[in-house]
Amino acid sequence: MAALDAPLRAMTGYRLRRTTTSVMSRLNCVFAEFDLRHTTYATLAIVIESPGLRQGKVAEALAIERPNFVQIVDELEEAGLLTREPALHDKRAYALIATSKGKAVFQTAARAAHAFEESLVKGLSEAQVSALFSALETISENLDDQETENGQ
Amino acid sequence: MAALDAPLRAMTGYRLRRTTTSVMSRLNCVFAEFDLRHTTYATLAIVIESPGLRQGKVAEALAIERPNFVQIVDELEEAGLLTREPALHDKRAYALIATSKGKAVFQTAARAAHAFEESLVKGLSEAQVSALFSALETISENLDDQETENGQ
DNA sequence: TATTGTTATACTCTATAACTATA
DNA sequence: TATAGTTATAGAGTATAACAATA
Repeated sequence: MAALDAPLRAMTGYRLRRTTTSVMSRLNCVFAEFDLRHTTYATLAIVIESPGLRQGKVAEALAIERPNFVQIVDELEEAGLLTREPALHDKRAYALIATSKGKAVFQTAARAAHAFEESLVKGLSEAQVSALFSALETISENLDDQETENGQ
Repeated sequence: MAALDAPLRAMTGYRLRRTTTSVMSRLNCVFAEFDLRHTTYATLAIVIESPGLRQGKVAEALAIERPNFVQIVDELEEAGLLTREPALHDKRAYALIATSKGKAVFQTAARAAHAFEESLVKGLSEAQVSALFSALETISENLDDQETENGQ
């Protein structure tokens, strides 16, 4: 008995979407324990690794539209995990800085995330995970190439 | 100059999400030409391959919650691409049947989808695409295993 | 009692136009 | 005039409770 979605399983987009939806759903459960979502976790990761970046730069790094990023930073600021500092030489901009509480929460959440990561790729060799990452990279590049071809 | 999101790029979930978001966005552009979305295209694909399935069975095959599936079927029915037929021996249920218009639209959309698929995996060998699908399958199974472990 | 399809509702992510205060 | 952050808004996908008709 073939799976009913057999006619769709030749499509990379369909496979990616099905798997990714499950992964992100579970990842959000992992982060919920720390009152984080994958978006706030990712923001915290970048702000800790590169302190003082402008809000817009962090949004760009995460491919999140600036308007959508405002409430993410709001949420992190209200939780006391980072602060909006005035940016040097530009009164329009904010530099994002993680608080010590933010760093501590992130450390713990990162351990949970890494444990989840291990459970996720269980049964795959390092080479197979590398091949997966590489294939995803190729696909992303193919999309970028098409975009520039069409002049978008 | 390392990418600002370098600290996240070791996470499978992050990589999957970034790539999948781009792929599905572009795929929806492909389908928009036929007044379809990836959800309505997928529904049509299953209904054409397996005519007469109940609405709930199709939703289940696509991992779409039944309430969310209602408007997808509504949309396809209003566009004249499928019909809700009374199911045999069960007056509660509907059997979904594609119209000839639905089959024709799907054929054309499928050609566009396959062309998109080719552009997506350009530069990857068949073995590499197989390895990608296999890795996604392993990840999905790992998630399912965890779920049953926790008795959810 | 349980199930099929449905309604209503809510939350997350994504996307765009337009505003404000600076540059 | 352009840019940084913001507000408002809208659409898609996802999730759950509760209902009517039927099993």
